[in-house]
Amino acid sequence: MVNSRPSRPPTIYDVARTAGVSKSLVSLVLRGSPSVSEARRTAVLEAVEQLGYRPSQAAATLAGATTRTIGVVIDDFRNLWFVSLLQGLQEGLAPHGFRIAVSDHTMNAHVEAGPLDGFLAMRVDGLVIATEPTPAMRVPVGLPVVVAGSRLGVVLGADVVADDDRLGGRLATEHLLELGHRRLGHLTGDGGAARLRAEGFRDAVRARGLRAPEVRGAGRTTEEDGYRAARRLLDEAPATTAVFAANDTMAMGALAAARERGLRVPEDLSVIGYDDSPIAATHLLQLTTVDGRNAEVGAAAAERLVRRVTTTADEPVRTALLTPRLMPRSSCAGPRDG
Amino acid sequence: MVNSRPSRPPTIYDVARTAGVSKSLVSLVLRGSPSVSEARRTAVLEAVEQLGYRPSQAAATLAGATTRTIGVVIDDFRNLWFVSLLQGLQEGLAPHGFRIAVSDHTMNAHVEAGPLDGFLAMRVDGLVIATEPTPAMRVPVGLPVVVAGSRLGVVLGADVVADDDRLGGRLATEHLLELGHRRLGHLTGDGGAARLRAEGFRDAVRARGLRAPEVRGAGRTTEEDGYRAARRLLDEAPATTAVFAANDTMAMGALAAARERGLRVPEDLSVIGYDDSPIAATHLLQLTTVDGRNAEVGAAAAERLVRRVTTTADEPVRTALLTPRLMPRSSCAGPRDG
DNA sequence: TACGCTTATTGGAGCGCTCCAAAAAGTGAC
DNA sequence: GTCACTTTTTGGAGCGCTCCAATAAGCGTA
Repeated sequence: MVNSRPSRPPTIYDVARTAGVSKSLVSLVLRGSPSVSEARRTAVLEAVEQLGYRPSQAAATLAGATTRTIGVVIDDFRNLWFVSLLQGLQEGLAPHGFRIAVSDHTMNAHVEAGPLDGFLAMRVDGLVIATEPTPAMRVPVGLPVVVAGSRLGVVLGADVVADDDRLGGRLATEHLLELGHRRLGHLTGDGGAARLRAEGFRDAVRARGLRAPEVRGAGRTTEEDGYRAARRLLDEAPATTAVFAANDTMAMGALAAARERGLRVPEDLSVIGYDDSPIAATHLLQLTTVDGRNAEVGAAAAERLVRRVTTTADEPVRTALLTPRLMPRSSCAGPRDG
Repeated sequence: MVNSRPSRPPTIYDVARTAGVSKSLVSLVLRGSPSVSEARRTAVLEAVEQLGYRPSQAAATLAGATTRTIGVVIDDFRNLWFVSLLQGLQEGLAPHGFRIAVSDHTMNAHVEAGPLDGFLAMRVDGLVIATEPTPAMRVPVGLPVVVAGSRLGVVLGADVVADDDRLGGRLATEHLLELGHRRLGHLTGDGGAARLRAEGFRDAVRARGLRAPEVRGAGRTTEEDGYRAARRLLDEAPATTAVFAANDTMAMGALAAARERGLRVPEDLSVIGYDDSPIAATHLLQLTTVDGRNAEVGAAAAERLVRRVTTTADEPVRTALLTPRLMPRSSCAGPRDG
């Protein structure tokens, strides 16, 4: 008979006892205090190892320690734009000993009362909101929050780090214009970022004295939306030679629509996306896109968060707008006949 | 001057005071006890609302409550196979009041000492390991653990829920054979799932008395690996008419290689993937693939976990193998000339 | 009005830590 | 050996909750 009673995990007292020291000393060792003799330190560490001791995050938090955890709210795991954001965050936070807890907003929608409740209950030290902020996202005063990636939808007292979507939209559009395209279209959606990118598109098109259609799918910015929007665009304006999609996922849908029409990319139709997500860099797509600097956005968010968490000073709220960058790949070229 | 001192969050005592009741009563209300008078209940809830009170997860956990949280270890956010797994888990867990905490294994590799330490420190009620388990994943006795998606790499005392990768590999291969292909190849990688799928491939090929090459990229199963492996395959066996890739991501690379060689899919080359990940269902790929039943795997994992967490009985370790299913789409067809 | 019984409410103990002030152990100069 | 320090180690208080036993309140009924 194996004793498999879920024997509750060992505590700091257990470690103290087997190491022959006081619980306080164990605590000091675990938190890396310099004023502990080498002998005791090793004794404690051995006891830890032997017992398989893992400090209770709960007890530590309760006892006033900070959780050293930053909550990150993502909108949807399926759209990969957040990957480099997360990476930038991670890299900016790790050196300061902060860990990240990720939560998918749409997925947890039914579980919690509010989208932030889980994180608030676990007393995260800070929050990164990488979605369109909703009014339900009420944040307690004093909790450092950074809205990353979106600059619309205000969260009171939150810093904002985002790339300049409007500029990015202009960049993408100007790239198409410079290649010689005059009949272009934009595939857009309902989100804030999409709106700004559409504005950039409009800016660039108007600056050339052109008019160009903006089409949407079902309002979201999925592959399906991109596909539908592109079909509609190609129906209504068959002479179109270039398409700017609000993000890479939509661009993927546009590529599908183009193929369906027998249009080669980029020979017959140029397609440009936005986000420089992992799928854009694949051999299959080689999608020209706009790098929204998500890694840098993440790094900047990390930096802001660390500053706010570690300093007591009352820093003013800041908005940082990073400059997007064109990522030319193989999905854009000049139009067949100028 | 606004008082923006990070005033620490209100406690249960604050709520009790403003509601004019005892802290215990507040606790009862919050945990939905039936034996609380309506008057007090509303008084408490109003106080909660007014103060913006959020119970401290840490204190609750420490005081003996369970965390109602299941930790999920994912290998890499970029490979989307886990999405439906997560969804299945979520749906199975939510009705029982469990929440999910996700962590990306490769991303957190540098942060924590062990891959599970974060979860252990937060005292999760159970664990889902959706990666190849590594020896470093030592799990405390009594903690319910389910290894999901992979059946190799044993974690002591853990249940296993996975699809039958070997059978799936056979299914995929037989599909190609039935379509009439005789010159086929397999793109594989180093992981355990890949190994099993390769075995299935071998089984099916041998059963027909054929021989067929298995190629790998750099050992992983990324798009890049798929691309490189496919190129190599097409170099070495240019007459190949069908390719079975170890997963959808690799299949995507194979599609790229095919296009580069001027091979149309499926007319000149059939490509089948594995996982039925979100990218397979896109309009652009319409990839024939094998559904690894990840949603069901997730659901089954949830069910096992809930059972183990809520019953004290000492259930024996179980391995459940779900039957994979072919998902025919448009990337496979018969060979041009039989 | 008092009695038992059920239902609603309360205070106290304790979960496993951190933090702090205080005690113990070293260390060197006299 | 003593004294004044410095370095290392310790016990106690308390974080915000849950759980439990105990009390208070309500409610019929004798």
